[in-house]
Amino acid sequence: MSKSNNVYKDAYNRGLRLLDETNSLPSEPELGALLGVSRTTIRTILARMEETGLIAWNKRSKTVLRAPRQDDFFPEEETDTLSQIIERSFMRRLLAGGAEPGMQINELELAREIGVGTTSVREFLIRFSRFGLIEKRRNSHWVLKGFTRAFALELTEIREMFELRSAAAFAALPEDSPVWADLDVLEDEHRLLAREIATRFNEFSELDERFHRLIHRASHNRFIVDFYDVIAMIFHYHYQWNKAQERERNEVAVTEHLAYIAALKSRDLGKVDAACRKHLKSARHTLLTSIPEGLQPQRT
Amino acid sequence: MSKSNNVYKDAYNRGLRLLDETNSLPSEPELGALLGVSRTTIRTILARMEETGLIAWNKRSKTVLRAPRQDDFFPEEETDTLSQIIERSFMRRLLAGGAEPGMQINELELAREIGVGTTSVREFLIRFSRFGLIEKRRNSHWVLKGFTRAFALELTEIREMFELRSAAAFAALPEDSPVWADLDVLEDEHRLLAREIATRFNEFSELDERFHRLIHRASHNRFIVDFYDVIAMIFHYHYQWNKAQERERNEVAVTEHLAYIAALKSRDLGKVDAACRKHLKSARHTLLTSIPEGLQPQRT
DNA sequence: AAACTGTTTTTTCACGATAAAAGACATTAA
DNA sequence: TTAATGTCTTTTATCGTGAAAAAACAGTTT
Repeated sequence: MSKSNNVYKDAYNRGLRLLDETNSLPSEPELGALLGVSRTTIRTILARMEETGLIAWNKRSKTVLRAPRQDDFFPEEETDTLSQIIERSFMRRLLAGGAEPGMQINELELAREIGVGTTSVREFLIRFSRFGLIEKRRNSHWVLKGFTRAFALELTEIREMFELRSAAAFAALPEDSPVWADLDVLEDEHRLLAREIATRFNEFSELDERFHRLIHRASHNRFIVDFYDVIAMIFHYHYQWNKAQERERNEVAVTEHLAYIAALKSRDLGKVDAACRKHLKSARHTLLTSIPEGLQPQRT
Repeated sequence: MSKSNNVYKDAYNRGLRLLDETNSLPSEPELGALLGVSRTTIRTILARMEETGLIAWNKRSKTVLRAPRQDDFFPEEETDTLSQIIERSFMRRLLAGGAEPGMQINELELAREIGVGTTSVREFLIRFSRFGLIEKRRNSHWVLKGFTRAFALELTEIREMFELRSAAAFAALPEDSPVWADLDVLEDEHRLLAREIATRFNEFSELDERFHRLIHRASHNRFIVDFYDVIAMIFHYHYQWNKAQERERNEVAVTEHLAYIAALKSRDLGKVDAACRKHLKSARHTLLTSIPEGLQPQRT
């Protein structure tokens, strides 16, 4: 088992959805662009679609023969990247308790437990290290720094610095910048969600990320933009872990976002600053209350 | 050639220097702590020292027999880490021109050129990616974003944000904090260097890094502290590359540092802010003038 | 001749294997 | 009985290898 063909399987599944819409598929390069994979993978997909009687394929003609059934799809879990699988296992371990700060992380053990090679685990840990939760001892093990109160405070400090600056940059953007249209779209989505918050509150986190990323992008600074990856990652797992008062929290956040959006549209820097600060403050509060342990003083 | 024994060789070389100072070496665990390696490596070192007649080794007694000669040392180049070797090759390529932004980076080609396995190159690129100079296309090549003017501006923007905040935090530190002693030491070193700047100007960059790292540490924020790695890396290679007016530049910087230190010691936040701003401004100017190309507007 | 399909080559991704280095355990000396 | 040395085990760092996926090249079709 050298390399799983999850790219193919995932693209195949997405490709199946195209069959519903048309009765003849476009050219190979076009399909490749559509599904974000190479022609090689597209041809493998087409070959299977032909085999399973979904399409008739002859050179340029790719006629749809029947609609895809449920069992045509590859199972969801086979479409994940190895690094996604490792990340999930790792985070589960980390959040499932018993993960004390200072604990050692063993590459070999992790690899065996997850059932993957050590190289993939190593690469994951290196990539993951930029989140500031783990640290490497040269020629030796990794050390878990832990999802502590100190971590949350350091994270939010940077977040607030970056977002205030990005928001100010956003508000200063010229009238004809395309971001204003993007903001309008997001505003509508917020309105819609606000109206149906009782049932759709769990859709907020995705909207939240898109909104903040839009703002951060206005900074035109790769370090600021990239830092949002850290925030997004933490919030992603934090929300999965802590479902307490999810509805209320999200309801408040949507309202704050709408006020924030209004402030941005007003282009009044004072208002923007105030709205941004208010939202960030409650975001910080939410994050902090989800960390059980008491405040640990940090040493250098 | 599975893994080079550079840890052993480097520790051996450093171990040789100990022989000059004493006529009998301490215990194995003590040596390990001293050289920062495990006992396993210490024992390999001691074995070789015995073999080459440098010491007489019998259990606890490790008597020095003769002073080390030049040819007892392992050659410098054999003591480097693989990742150091790869980094150097990569940066040489990157700075030696012909490295246009947008260019593809080929793992296999790099590995072959440097004469190492692809795994090491991959791991290096993943680690290096946090510097914001390269970016990965999933399942495909890396893209060079380039050491452009935009990069320098984005880097300095964050640097200034972080350092102003750290400097303020530093000045607010209590009287009895040990950092004030560290600062005094650094101040003396600056004074000494200032006096002999004509001959020792090339020693500045090392002092510069220690000074700024001390200040950043006062932020007590891992993201701020870690970000200095990006700055240090850029300055390291930038200084190697651009030797124009090195003496003058460093002379100015030393003076600015001394003013900055004085401001910190005054604990007057206004003065600290002014001194910090002034130094950062000239640091930015130095960096920007070393980038040849014209300003390229950045797109999102 | 532009855009497609068919075929071949190259590169990325992931694994198992192995030497270097770290770490753990057992034994011995002070 | 503490702290060292001697020995054995485990883990990390790195490579070569092979399948998946991308990319390049060549040949067709419209």
